[in-house]
This record gives sequence, structure tokens and C-alpha cells, in this order.
Amino acid sequence: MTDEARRDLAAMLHPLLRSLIAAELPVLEAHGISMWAYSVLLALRDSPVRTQAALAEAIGADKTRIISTLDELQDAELISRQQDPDDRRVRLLAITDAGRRRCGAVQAAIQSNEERVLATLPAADRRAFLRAVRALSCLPREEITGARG
Amino acid sequence: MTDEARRDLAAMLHPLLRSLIAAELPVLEAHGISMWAYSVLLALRDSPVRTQAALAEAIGADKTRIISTLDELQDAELISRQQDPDDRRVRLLAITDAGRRRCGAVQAAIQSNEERVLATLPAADRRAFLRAVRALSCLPREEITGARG
DNA sequence: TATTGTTATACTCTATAACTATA
DNA sequence: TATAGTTATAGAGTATAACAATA
Repeated sequence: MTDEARRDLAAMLHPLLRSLIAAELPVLEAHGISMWAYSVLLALRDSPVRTQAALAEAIGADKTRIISTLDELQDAELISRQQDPDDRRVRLLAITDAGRRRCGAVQAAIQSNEERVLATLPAADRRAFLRAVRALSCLPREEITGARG
Repeated sequence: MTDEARRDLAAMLHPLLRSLIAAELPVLEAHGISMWAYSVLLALRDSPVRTQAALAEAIGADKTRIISTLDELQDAELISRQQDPDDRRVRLLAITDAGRRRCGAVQAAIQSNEERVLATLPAADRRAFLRAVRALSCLPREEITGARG
């Protein structure tokens, strides 16, 4: 290998992610939503999904785990949730204007902090880092786990 | 800002780390140790610590959380754990030769898989990515959370 | 009978607080 | 009284399975 000896990638990413999450929590609390709720808003804003099951899969959660989150978001009128007339088993989900605003406000605050952290890197490394993270985070899980397929 | 609009860093790192951990689990199971045990072995190998409390802090765990792990590692003779004659409250911890071998075998397997994943990146991006991850993972948590201090 | 969403149950993890033995 | 290690308890989070409505 051309890279020098190194610690495990996962072992380095773990504390970094934990710190980034610790930075997010007060922001989320200030805006009155949970991490799961924020995750749901982002997913509904960026890539509309039809069913709750599809949404759960999109954010890597169990379908039973997001129900209370959806209840809260609906109560707060940050999402709409209507029975599909074409298939009355399905609840059609959509982010509302208020949800879009809330999501944007939270994201702006979170990204502002992340910019501050990323600013500690040299500009070229920062760009390459973000390129790499985007590329790696798009890989299907099986490609990372090396699952036979 | 000079970087184009982007998703949250944490939101991208989260599924990536989950997949990396999913890739580690079968390796750890094949070698008969848990994630916490591996974490302990790495810590004892790379930066010897004196007390259990210091070890716990080094790996970001609670001191009560690693005790069963230490019990298992000691039973498997992968670590030694002796009462300090100078302060009999303290248990002196050290990795054994067997522990070092086990740790090395696990790390080789994990890093081999990570190399395969990293190989999907252009060489220059890969190097910059690893530099950036090393730098960011070394930042003190307060610098990432922006805690007043 | 298969599927969507929901609820209920059990299980795992984690955090907190007590306890012991030393100092 | 303070500290290192341990154990016990309780709480949060998660997964599994059962359930109701609809297809």
C-alpha cells in the first residue's frame, strides 16, 4: 500500500462524529426538534418519498421507530400526512412550508459550525475531504461491508 | 463560503461509519472479541495507561462500562491486570503478547477492507482525506462543539 | 394472502448511584 | 474524606413480534 501505517478509519471517524453530534444537539434543542425529526425533515425535503416505510429505509431507521417522530412533526405542522385515496393503507408524507423553514434554520446553524471546524484544514485538503466524504457516503452499504452479492 | 452548498457533514459521516462498523463486526466475531475489547486492546497497545479510569476516558467510555470487557480480556489472557503494590486501589493494565497478536490480526483484516473502500477514491483525494480525518479526529471535543472555554 | 401502518413486548445499552477497599 | 474499582438499579433506546385496516 502507498499510504503509511495508520489507525483504523472507523476508529478515527467515531470520536469525530460523536463530537459533531454533540455540537448538533443544543442547536436542535434550541429549535425544538429531535435528531430523528431533523433527519425526517431533511429526507422529505431533499428526496420526497411516498410511504412511511420508504422514508424509514431512506434514513436508515426501522419503520416502527419513526412513528412517534412523525406524530410530533405532524402535531407541530412541520409535515403533512394524508391517507392516499388510491391506496388507503398508505399515508402520503410531505414537508410543509413551516417545516422547510425550520429545517433550513437548523441546517444553517449546523453547517455554520461545521464550516468553522473545516476551516482548520488547508483549503485544498478541505475540498478533497468533502469530495471524498460525499463519494464514500454514496457507496451502497454492501460495497463497504464487502458483502457477497 | 468557497465550498458549494452541501449536506451536513455529520449526516454524511453517519451512514458511512455505520457501514464501516457493519464491516468490522464479522471480523471481530471471527476473532472472538467484541468492539469494546478491540478498542481496549488498541488503546493499551498504542498508549499505555495506568488506571482503568484513565483507560475508560481514553476510549470515550464510562469506567463502569469497560469492567466486563476487562474481565473477558483477562480471562482470555489478552491483557494482564495486577494490583499496584504502591497503591493497592489501582489495577495496572497491560496488553500481553497474545493480546498484541490478536489485536494486530484484527487490525490487519479491518484495514485491508478499508483499503479496498478507500481505493475507490482518486489517489490524491485519498491522501488528503486521510490527512483531514487524522487532523479532525485529533481536535479536542470542545473545539468541535464550540463550547465556551 | 400480502402489505401499510400501528401498538405492545422484550431486550440491549447506557447512565446513575450505591458499595468495598484502600489511601 | 477522597479515590479506584466494582456491583446494582433504573432508564433510554432499539428490535421483534403481534395486531388492525386495506388491498
